Amino acid sequence: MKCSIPKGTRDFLPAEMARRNYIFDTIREVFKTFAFEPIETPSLENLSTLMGKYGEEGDKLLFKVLNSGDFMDGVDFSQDYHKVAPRICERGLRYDLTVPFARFVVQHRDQLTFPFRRYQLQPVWRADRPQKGRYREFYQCDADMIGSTSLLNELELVQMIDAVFQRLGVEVTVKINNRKVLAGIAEHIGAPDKLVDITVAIDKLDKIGLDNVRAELRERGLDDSQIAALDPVFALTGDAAAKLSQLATLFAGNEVGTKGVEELKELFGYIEQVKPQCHVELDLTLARGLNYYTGAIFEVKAHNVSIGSICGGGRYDNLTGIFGMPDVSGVGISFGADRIYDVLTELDKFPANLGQPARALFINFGAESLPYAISCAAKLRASGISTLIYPDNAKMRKQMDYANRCHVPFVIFVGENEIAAQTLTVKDMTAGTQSTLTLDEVVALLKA
RNA sequence: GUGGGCGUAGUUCAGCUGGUUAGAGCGCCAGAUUGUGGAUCUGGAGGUCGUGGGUUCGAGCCCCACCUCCCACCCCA
Repeated sequence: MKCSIPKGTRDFLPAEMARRNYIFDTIREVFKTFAFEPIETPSLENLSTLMGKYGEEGDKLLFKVLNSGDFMDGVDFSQDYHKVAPRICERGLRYDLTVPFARFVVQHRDQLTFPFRRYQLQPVWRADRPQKGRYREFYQCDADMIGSTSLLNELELVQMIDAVFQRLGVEVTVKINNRKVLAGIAEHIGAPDKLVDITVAIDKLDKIGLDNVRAELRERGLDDSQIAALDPVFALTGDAAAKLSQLATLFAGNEVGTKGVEELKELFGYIEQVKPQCHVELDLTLARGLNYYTGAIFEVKAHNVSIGSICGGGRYDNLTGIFGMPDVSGVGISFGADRIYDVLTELDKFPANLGQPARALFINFGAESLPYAISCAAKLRASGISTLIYPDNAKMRKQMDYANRCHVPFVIFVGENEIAAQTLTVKDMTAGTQSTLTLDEVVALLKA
């Protein structure tokens, strides 16, 4: 029989799990340091919760789950599939952690204390075509604060990004923009309804170049004068502060734009004070696809690795409004654990000796010596030392080889001699040295 | 949804313009070596050549379809 797993999904071997947990542990630690609390939500959500939150493209990428039972009962299959789908699929796999979180907040508002900070490390699913750094099932590590509009929250997100990647030893650039500035630009050129088209096109600037962006804008229905009106935006120069003051002038009388510039000024002012180690830059071409962002938006790129963004986020002013709880603003970020894994692999930044299942292996000398080995092993385990007894009375060579291959640092011999003397012979597998000790001495040695 | 590439032993790969019995390294098993490992040597097992059709006297190799994985576009973590 031939077996396999669905496209875009993966099994994780113990060695990979050790490295993955290193990433999760690092992120979790930072989240805890910033006083976030963990929650979990189900893999399945009602499709009505998910649909329409991620834009047209997002709806297409949602995994929909067929109803149980006779899903065909009373459904008119002659209609367009767009109409049929919601009738036969009432549930779907979550696409991200932010929208389910908004649902969670609305549903449990009576049990939460605002401003509420939660973190969540769980898989999400997208029916995307897999390729490098892109999976159909992958883990997001989200931290969100909801119920506060303070830009201090945005600052803390930057600090958390800085802390995580500093601990992981990865150099990154945090790109920051603000949807209000993008809205201001759209308004500035007299095309406020074309905000999405403008952002999508501008987002490609460093990829396809200015001329192609102009062409794309034309395709998306902007006229030449509107496109020309964007020139001052492309012409901005200098550091964040300089660009922002130029923008402020450009946005005179433009309410949204001005608000966006003010927010960015405040945020960059805070960032200047905390002096993060990572690079932080204002990137006016940063758009981010997710529809629900309304304020600050973030994206993190690793240096020297060509993979998409490894972390992203932003502020959403009214995500809970869709679920009947208006005027609650939130802001959060999402670390892409799987891409971070790929980055650490490519940069060779994983610590050595991550996966050591056992600290000690007892060589199996057969039935006569087993009772002594079992009781010694029990005592080591009681002392918190991960211990293994080789299950079969196999050849020494095979048992030693097993220890090597599993990277077990200490091998313990308990045969006739040891039993008679009530001792253990411990071999240090890396140094090749060995000594005969009492149980207490072995515990002390292995705990070191 | 669109375009490109790959698929041969457990694994990494070789396999000539189509030719008779499909190879190698690593791994695995046994032995040299029944209380001391990573080395070496000897022997052995292991293949529906992704699947199905076609061309041919003859297909791992050529043609078609499908599947898989990978890469790129779109979009995104």
